[in-house]
Amino acid sequence: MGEEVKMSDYEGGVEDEERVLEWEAGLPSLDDLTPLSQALIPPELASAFSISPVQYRTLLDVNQASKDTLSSLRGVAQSSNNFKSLGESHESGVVEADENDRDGSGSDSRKSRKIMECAEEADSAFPGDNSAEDPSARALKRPRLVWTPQLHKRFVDVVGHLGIKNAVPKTIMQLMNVEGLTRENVASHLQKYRLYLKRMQGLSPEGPSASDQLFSSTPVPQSLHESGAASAQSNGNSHGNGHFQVPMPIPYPPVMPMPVLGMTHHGHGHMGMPVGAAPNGYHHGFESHHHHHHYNMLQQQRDWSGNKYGSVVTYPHVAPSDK
DNA sequence: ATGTTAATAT
DNA sequence: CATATTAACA
Repeated sequence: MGEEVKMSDYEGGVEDEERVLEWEAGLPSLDDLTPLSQALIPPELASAFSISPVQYRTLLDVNQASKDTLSSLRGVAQSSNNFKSLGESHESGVVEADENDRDGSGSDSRKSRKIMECAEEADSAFPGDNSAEDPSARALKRPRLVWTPQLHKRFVDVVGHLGIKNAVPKTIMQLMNVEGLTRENVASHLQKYRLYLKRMQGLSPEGPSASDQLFSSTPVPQSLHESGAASAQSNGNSHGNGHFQVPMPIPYPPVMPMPVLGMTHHGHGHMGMPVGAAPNGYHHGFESHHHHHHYNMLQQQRDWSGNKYGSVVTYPHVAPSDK
Protein backbone atom coordinates (compact mmCIF):
# COMPACT_ATOMS: atom_id res chain seq x y z
CA MET A 1 0.00 0.00 0.00
CA GLY A 2 1.21 3.35 -0.68
CA GLU A 3 3.41 2.88 -3.60
CA GLU A 4 4.63 5.97 -5.20
CA VAL A 5 6.47 5.77 -8.39
CA LYS A 6 9.18 8.25 -8.80
CA MET A 7 10.14 8.74 -12.31
CA SER A 8 12.44 11.56 -11.62
CA ASP A 9 14.82 9.27 -9.90
CA TYR A 10 15.99 7.75 -13.07
CA GLU A 11 16.80 10.91 -14.77
CA GLY A 12 17.50 13.76 -12.56
CA GLY A 13 18.05 16.14 -15.36
CA VAL A 14 14.55 16.08 -16.57
CA GLU A 15 12.87 19.30 -15.77
CA ASP A 16 9.22 19.97 -15.60
CA GLU A 17 9.33 21.99 -18.70
CA GLU A 18 9.86 18.92 -20.72
CA ARG A 19 6.40 17.79 -19.86
CA VAL A 20 5.33 19.17 -23.11
CA LEU A 21 6.89 16.29 -24.83
CA GLU A 22 5.14 14.01 -22.51
CA TRP A 23 1.63 14.73 -23.52
CA GLU A 24 2.73 14.85 -26.99
CA ALA A 25 3.55 11.26 -26.76
CA GLY A 26 0.67 10.53 -24.49
CA LEU A 27 -2.01 10.43 -27.02
CA PRO A 28 -4.93 8.23 -26.22
CA SER A 29 -6.17 6.08 -28.98
CA LEU A 30 -9.20 7.16 -30.85
CA ASP A 31 -11.10 4.40 -29.22
CA ASP A 32 -10.58 6.16 -25.99
CA LEU A 33 -11.99 9.32 -27.33
CA THR A 34 -15.66 8.89 -27.01
CA PRO A 35 -18.42 11.39 -27.13
CA LEU A 36 -19.04 11.82 -23.47
CA SER A 37 -20.78 15.09 -23.72
CA GLN A 38 -23.93 13.48 -24.92
CA ALA A 39 -23.49 10.40 -22.89
CA LEU A 40 -23.87 12.41 -19.74
CA ILE A 41 -27.04 13.94 -20.93
CA PRO A 42 -30.15 11.85 -20.62
CA PRO A 43 -31.78 11.00 -23.92
CA GLU A 44 -34.89 12.81 -22.91
CA LEU A 45 -33.10 15.99 -22.27
CA ALA A 46 -31.10 15.59 -25.36
CA SER A 47 -34.12 15.12 -27.54
CA ALA A 48 -35.85 17.96 -25.82
CA PHE A 49 -33.10 20.22 -26.92
CA SER A 50 -32.65 18.59 -30.20
CA ILE A 51 -29.14 17.81 -29.32
CA SER A 52 -28.02 15.46 -31.94
CA PRO A 53 -24.79 13.60 -32.01
CA VAL A 54 -22.60 16.57 -32.18
CA GLN A 55 -19.53 15.93 -34.07
CA TYR A 56 -16.29 16.87 -32.60
CA ARG A 57 -14.24 19.20 -34.57
CA THR A 58 -10.71 18.22 -34.96
CA LEU A 59 -8.18 20.31 -33.23
CA LEU A 60 -6.87 21.68 -36.40
CA ASP A 61 -10.31 22.26 -37.68
CA VAL A 62 -11.31 24.17 -34.65
CA ASN A 63 -8.13 26.03 -34.65
CA GLN A 64 -8.50 26.96 -38.24
CA ALA A 65 -12.07 27.92 -37.78
CA SER A 66 -11.29 30.26 -34.98
CA LYS A 67 -8.50 31.88 -36.79
CA ASP A 68 -10.56 32.15 -39.85
CA THR A 69 -13.32 33.88 -38.05
CA LEU A 70 -11.11 36.48 -36.60
CA SER A 71 -8.72 36.93 -39.37
CA SER A 72 -10.67 37.60 -42.44
CA LEU A 73 -7.81 39.52 -43.80
CA ARG A 74 -5.41 38.47 -46.38
CA GLY A 75 -3.79 35.22 -45.72
CA VAL A 76 -0.29 36.13 -44.89
CA ALA A 77 2.18 33.41 -44.56
CA GLN A 78 0.42 30.79 -42.60
CA SER A 79 2.62 27.97 -41.68
CA SER A 80 2.46 27.20 -38.05
CA ASN A 81 3.97 23.84 -37.70
CA ASN A 82 6.41 23.88 -34.93
CA PHE A 83 5.54 20.52 -33.69
CA LYS A 84 9.00 19.26 -34.07
CA SER A 85 10.46 22.32 -32.58
CA LEU A 86 9.59 21.05 -29.19
CA GLY A 87 13.05 19.84 -28.68
CA GLU A 88 14.27 23.32 -28.20
CA SER A 89 11.39 25.26 -26.89
CA HIS A 90 11.29 24.52 -23.25
CA GLU A 91 10.32 27.66 -21.61
CA SER A 92 6.84 26.92 -20.53
CA GLY A 93 4.04 25.00 -21.99
CA VAL A 94 1.15 27.12 -22.92
CA VAL A 95 -2.18 25.82 -23.89
CA GLU A 96 -4.65 27.67 -25.86
CA ALA A 97 -8.20 26.70 -26.24
CA ASP A 98 -10.27 27.70 -29.15
CA GLU A 99 -13.86 27.38 -29.95
CA ASN A 100 -16.19 27.95 -32.79
CA ASP A 101 -17.64 31.26 -32.13
CA ARG A 102 -21.03 31.17 -33.64
CA ASP A 103 -23.05 33.01 -31.14
CA GLY A 104 -23.82 36.63 -31.39
CA SER A 105 -21.66 36.96 -34.39
CA GLY A 106 -22.85 36.25 -37.83
CA SER A 107 -19.75 34.78 -39.23
CA ASP A 108 -20.57 33.39 -42.57
CA SER A 109 -17.45 34.03 -44.44
CA ARG A 110 -15.91 30.70 -44.87
CA LYS A 111 -12.75 31.81 -46.40
CA SER A 112 -10.57 29.41 -48.11
CA ARG A 113 -9.28 26.86 -45.79
CA LYS A 114 -6.35 25.34 -47.40
CA ILE A 115 -3.02 24.65 -45.88
CA MET A 116 -2.69 22.46 -42.88
CA GLU A 117 -1.61 19.59 -44.90
CA CYS A 118 -0.56 17.84 -41.79
CA ALA A 119 -4.09 17.95 -40.62
CA GLU A 120 -5.22 15.18 -42.79
CA GLU A 121 -5.26 12.79 -39.93
CA ALA A 122 -7.06 14.99 -37.57
CA ASP A 123 -8.04 12.10 -35.44
CA SER A 124 -4.57 11.83 -34.14
CA ALA A 125 -4.31 15.51 -34.08
CA PHE A 126 -0.66 14.94 -34.21
CA PRO A 127 1.12 15.61 -37.37
CA GLY A 128 3.84 13.29 -38.17
CA ASP A 129 6.27 14.42 -35.63
CA ASN A 130 4.95 12.99 -32.47
CA SER A 131 4.03 9.52 -32.94
CA ALA A 132 4.54 7.71 -29.87
CA GLU A 133 1.37 6.87 -28.20
CA ASP A 134 1.34 6.71 -24.50
CA PRO A 135 -1.91 5.73 -22.99
CA SER A 136 -0.35 5.98 -19.60
CA ALA A 137 0.21 9.63 -20.00
CA ARG A 138 -3.04 11.02 -18.91
CA ALA A 139 -2.78 12.95 -15.75
CA LEU A 140 0.38 14.63 -16.74
CA LYS A 141 1.02 18.20 -16.03
CA ARG A 142 -0.58 20.05 -18.80
CA PRO A 143 0.78 23.38 -19.83
CA ARG A 144 -0.76 26.62 -18.83
CA LEU A 145 -4.16 27.13 -20.19
CA VAL A 146 -4.57 30.29 -22.13
CA TRP A 147 -8.00 31.76 -21.88
CA THR A 148 -8.74 32.94 -25.29
CA PRO A 149 -11.45 35.54 -25.80
CA GLN A 150 -13.60 32.92 -27.37
CA LEU A 151 -13.21 30.63 -24.46
CA HIS A 152 -13.80 33.43 -22.07
CA LYS A 153 -16.87 34.37 -24.00
CA ARG A 154 -18.24 31.00 -23.35
CA PHE A 155 -17.31 31.29 -19.76
CA VAL A 156 -19.08 34.58 -19.34
CA ASP A 157 -22.01 33.29 -21.25
CA VAL A 158 -22.45 30.37 -18.97
CA VAL A 159 -21.97 32.45 -15.89
CA GLY A 160 -24.54 34.86 -17.12
CA HIS A 161 -27.01 32.10 -17.63
CA LEU A 162 -26.40 30.57 -14.31
CA GLY A 163 -26.31 33.73 -12.34
CA ILE A 164 -23.59 34.71 -10.00
CA LYS A 165 -25.19 32.54 -7.46
CA ASN A 166 -25.00 29.28 -9.22
CA ALA A 167 -21.88 30.19 -10.98
CA VAL A 168 -19.71 27.58 -9.45
CA PRO A 169 -16.66 26.09 -11.04
CA LYS A 170 -18.13 22.70 -11.52
CA THR A 171 -21.33 23.83 -13.07
CA ILE A 172 -19.56 26.28 -15.25
CA MET A 173 -17.16 23.67 -16.40
CA GLN A 174 -19.96 21.27 -17.16
CA LEU A 175 -21.96 23.78 -19.03
CA MET A 176 -19.08 25.08 -20.99
CA ASN A 177 -18.63 21.67 -22.37
CA VAL A 178 -15.04 22.21 -23.20
CA GLU A 179 -13.11 19.06 -23.35
CA GLY A 180 -9.97 19.23 -21.38
CA LEU A 181 -11.11 22.02 -19.17
CA THR A 182 -10.84 21.16 -15.55
CA ARG A 183 -12.57 22.48 -12.53
CA GLU A 184 -9.38 24.04 -11.39
CA ASN A 185 -9.09 25.96 -14.57
CA VAL A 186 -12.53 27.38 -14.24
CA ALA A 187 -12.12 28.08 -10.57
CA SER A 188 -9.01 30.02 -11.21
CA HIS A 189 -10.55 32.03 -13.94
CA LEU A 190 -13.67 32.55 -11.96
CA GLN A 191 -11.66 34.01 -9.19
CA LYS A 192 -10.06 36.46 -11.49
CA TYR A 193 -13.35 37.25 -13.04
CA ARG A 194 -14.94 38.01 -9.73
CA LEU A 195 -12.10 40.25 -8.82
CA TYR A 196 -12.49 42.04 -12.08
CA LEU A 197 -16.16 42.67 -11.44
CA LYS A 198 -15.53 43.85 -7.96
CA ARG A 199 -12.78 46.12 -8.99
CA MET A 200 -14.77 47.67 -11.72
CA GLN A 201 -17.63 48.23 -9.38
CA GLY A 202 -15.95 50.75 -7.21
CA LEU A 203 -14.62 52.70 -10.10
CA SER A 204 -16.09 55.17 -12.42
CA PRO A 205 -18.46 53.65 -14.92
CA GLU A 206 -16.20 54.61 -17.70
CA GLY A 207 -13.02 53.00 -16.77
CA PRO A 208 -10.59 52.79 -19.59
CA SER A 209 -8.79 50.22 -17.58
CA ALA A 210 -6.40 48.99 -20.10
CA SER A 211 -5.78 46.12 -17.78
CA ASP A 212 -7.50 42.88 -18.43
CA GLN A 213 -7.70 42.90 -22.11
CA LEU A 214 -9.75 39.81 -21.93
CA PHE A 215 -12.29 40.84 -19.38
CA SER A 216 -12.79 44.29 -20.69
CA SER A 217 -13.53 42.86 -24.06
CA THR A 218 -16.32 40.67 -22.88
CA PRO A 219 -19.60 42.28 -22.04
CA VAL A 220 -20.66 41.45 -18.56
CA PRO A 221 -24.11 39.99 -18.40
CA GLN A 222 -26.53 41.64 -16.08
CA SER A 223 -27.44 38.35 -14.57
CA LEU A 224 -24.50 38.82 -12.35
CA HIS A 225 -26.65 40.67 -9.94
CA GLU A 226 -29.61 38.47 -9.60
CA SER A 227 -29.50 35.22 -7.83
CA GLY A 228 -30.45 31.93 -9.27
CA ALA A 229 -31.70 32.38 -12.75
CA ALA A 230 -32.01 29.08 -14.47
CA SER A 231 -32.86 26.60 -11.86
CA ALA A 232 -36.34 25.44 -11.21
CA GLN A 233 -37.53 26.56 -14.55
CA SER A 234 -39.98 24.71 -16.66
CA ASN A 235 -37.46 22.23 -17.64
CA GLY A 236 -37.98 18.57 -17.95
CA ASN A 237 -37.09 18.31 -14.37
CA SER A 238 -40.61 17.84 -13.27
CA HIS A 239 -40.42 14.18 -13.71
CA GLY A 240 -40.58 13.35 -10.13
CA ASN A 241 -37.23 11.81 -9.94
CA GLY A 242 -34.12 12.47 -11.79
CA HIS A 243 -31.30 14.45 -10.46
CA PHE A 244 -30.00 16.02 -13.52
CA GLN A 245 -26.98 17.99 -12.79
CA VAL A 246 -27.50 20.00 -15.85
CA PRO A 247 -29.42 23.09 -14.90
CA MET A 248 -29.88 24.36 -18.33
CA PRO A 249 -27.97 22.75 -21.08
CA ILE A 250 -26.89 25.27 -23.56
CA PRO A 251 -26.68 24.17 -27.15
CA TYR A 252 -23.02 24.71 -27.09
CA PRO A 253 -20.91 22.75 -29.44
CA PRO A 254 -18.33 20.67 -27.74
CA VAL A 255 -14.95 22.14 -28.09
CA MET A 256 -11.62 20.89 -27.17
CA PRO A 257 -8.86 23.20 -26.16
CA MET A 258 -6.00 23.71 -28.44
CA PRO A 259 -2.72 23.78 -26.73
CA VAL A 260 -0.27 26.26 -27.88
CA LEU A 261 3.33 25.84 -27.35
CA GLY A 262 4.78 29.15 -26.55
CA MET A 263 8.01 30.53 -25.40
CA THR A 264 7.58 32.50 -22.30
CA HIS A 265 9.75 35.37 -23.06
CA HIS A 266 9.44 36.91 -19.70
CA GLY A 267 11.02 39.97 -21.08
CA HIS A 268 9.20 43.16 -20.52
CA GLY A 269 7.60 44.72 -23.47
CA HIS A 270 5.86 41.56 -24.37
CA MET A 271 2.66 41.25 -26.29
CA GLY A 272 2.21 43.24 -29.32
CA MET A 273 0.91 42.09 -32.58
CA PRO A 274 -0.53 44.09 -35.38
CA VAL A 275 -4.03 42.98 -34.84
CA GLY A 276 -5.38 45.18 -37.49
CA ALA A 277 -2.81 44.02 -39.90
CA ALA A 278 -1.56 40.52 -39.82
CA PRO A 279 -2.62 38.57 -36.79
CA ASN A 280 -0.59 35.72 -37.99
CA GLY A 281 2.48 36.17 -35.99
CA TYR A 282 3.63 32.83 -37.12
CA HIS A 283 6.63 32.75 -39.27
CA HIS A 284 7.74 29.83 -41.23
CA GLY A 285 8.15 27.34 -38.51
CA PHE A 286 11.32 26.22 -40.13
CA GLU A 287 13.57 29.06 -39.46
CA SER A 288 15.02 29.56 -36.08
CA HIS A 289 12.87 32.45 -35.21
CA HIS A 290 14.69 34.59 -32.79
CA HIS A 291 12.99 36.87 -30.43
CA HIS A 292 11.49 39.53 -32.52
CA HIS A 293 10.52 42.43 -30.45
CA HIS A 294 7.92 44.30 -32.27
CA TYR A 295 7.70 47.54 -30.50
CA ASN A 296 4.90 49.01 -32.42
CA MET A 297 1.22 48.44 -32.87
CA LEU A 298 -0.87 50.30 -30.47
CA GLN A 299 -2.28 47.89 -28.07
CA GLN A 300 -5.84 48.95 -28.42
CA GLN A 301 -7.83 46.31 -30.02
CA ARG A 302 -8.49 43.46 -27.75
CA ASP A 303 -9.51 40.61 -29.81
CA TRP A 304 -7.46 38.00 -31.44
CA SER A 305 -7.37 34.51 -30.12
CA GLY A 306 -5.01 35.42 -27.41
CA ASN A 307 -2.15 34.03 -29.34
CA LYS A 308 0.28 36.31 -27.75
CA TYR A 309 2.80 33.61 -27.71
CA GLY A 310 3.00 31.82 -30.94
CA SER A 311 3.50 28.27 -31.92
CA VAL A 312 0.61 25.98 -32.18
CA VAL A 313 0.52 22.51 -30.92
CA THR A 314 -1.96 19.86 -30.12
CA TYR A 315 -3.55 18.82 -26.94
CA PRO A 316 -4.04 15.37 -25.58
CA HIS A 317 -7.66 14.54 -25.91
CA VAL A 318 -8.07 13.69 -22.38
CA ALA A 319 -10.39 10.81 -22.20
CA PRO A 320 -13.77 11.35 -20.65
CA SER A 321 -12.71 9.86 -17.42
CA ASP A 322 -14.85 12.41 -15.80
CA LYS A 323 -13.78 14.08 -12.62
C1' DA B 1 -15.58 16.92 -1.45
C1' DT B 2 -16.49 21.45 -3.55
C1' DG B 3 -16.03 26.22 -3.39
C1' DT B 4 -12.81 30.08 -1.99
C1' DT B 5 -8.91 32.36 -0.98
C1' DA B 6 -3.88 32.84 -0.59
C1' DA B 7 0.39 31.72 -2.20
C1' DT B 8 3.41 30.43 -5.83
C1' DA B 9 4.97 29.86 -10.57
C1' DT B 10 5.55 31.25 -15.30
C1' DC C 1 3.35 42.47 -14.00
C1' DA C 2 -0.35 39.78 -15.42
C1' DT C 3 -2.06 35.36 -15.65
C1' DA C 4 -2.56 30.52 -14.39
C1' DT C 5 -1.47 26.69 -11.34
C1' DT C 6 -1.03 24.79 -6.79
C1' DA C 7 -1.89 24.54 -1.99
C1' DA C 8 -4.54 25.54 2.19
C1' DC C 9 -8.67 26.35 4.08
C1' DA C 10 -14.12 26.61 5.06
